[in-house]
Amino acid sequence: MDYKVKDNDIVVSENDLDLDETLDCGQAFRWKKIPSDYICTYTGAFFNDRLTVSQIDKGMFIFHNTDERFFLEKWVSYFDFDTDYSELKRCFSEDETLSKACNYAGGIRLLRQDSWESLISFIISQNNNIPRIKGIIDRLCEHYNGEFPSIEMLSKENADSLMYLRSGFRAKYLEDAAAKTASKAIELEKIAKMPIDDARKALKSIKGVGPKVAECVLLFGMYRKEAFPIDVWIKRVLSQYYPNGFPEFVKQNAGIAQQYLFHYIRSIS
DNA sequence: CGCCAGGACGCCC
DNA sequence: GGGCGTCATGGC
Repeated sequence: MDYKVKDNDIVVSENDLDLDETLDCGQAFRWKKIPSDYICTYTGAFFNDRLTVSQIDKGMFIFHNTDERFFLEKWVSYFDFDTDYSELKRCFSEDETLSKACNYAGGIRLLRQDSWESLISFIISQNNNIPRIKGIIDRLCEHYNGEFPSIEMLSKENADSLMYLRSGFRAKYLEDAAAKTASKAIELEKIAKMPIDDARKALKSIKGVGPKVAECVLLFGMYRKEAFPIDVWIKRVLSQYYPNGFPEFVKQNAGIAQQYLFHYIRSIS
């Protein structure tokens, strides 16, 4: 990644970024595409710092609501620009299926998101579809003047007062997640640094957090690249292409490989 | 109308 | 410890 600053706009040069693939692939739910026939533009937020970005070749243009310091401190990390995805894809491509998946959607990057927002978002995601997940999170943020609620704010609510979300049976899970986090029964910053099996166990002590949601929180909210969320699509990949197990040389980056595979298997099904 | 959606829980054996 | 019905809501 390289970048240059012009006025307060920032132009990012990259070889491995596709905004559609990255911002609309089911890893983050608050990015909105701005309709346009000639340029791909999204508005969104990392926690509550807002940003507007456009696709420029395989890099992007960041509009003037940021500055260089913010970019370096926050957005480089969020878009994982310190990781060389070309190198990762070269490594993955030793495997035939992964090679196809990387070719199909090579512009996916892992977004390094906030752990609290990831926890709440992926509790909402269970047995749900992406448009409706986005709708529920929209209503949640709308309730707090367009910002994602803090732990303390959400912990003042309960399943009944969350009815406006229309999140169904998940409301009681949100209540438990907020209560446990606010009371420090769950400490996300500590969990993020635990050995991964301990972290899994701690996350699953929250009601509504099972293996899949815990893995998503670890991967997207705690940047544990070895985390490997297994949903119905990835189950299909594993049984169809990896009956003898997932390749060992991928395992420390299994979560990123999973992103490519998820997109790929859906495209050919 | 039934089926499905980036699952988890409670209960059963 | 695996199998199965159930859980809200909305789009198709």
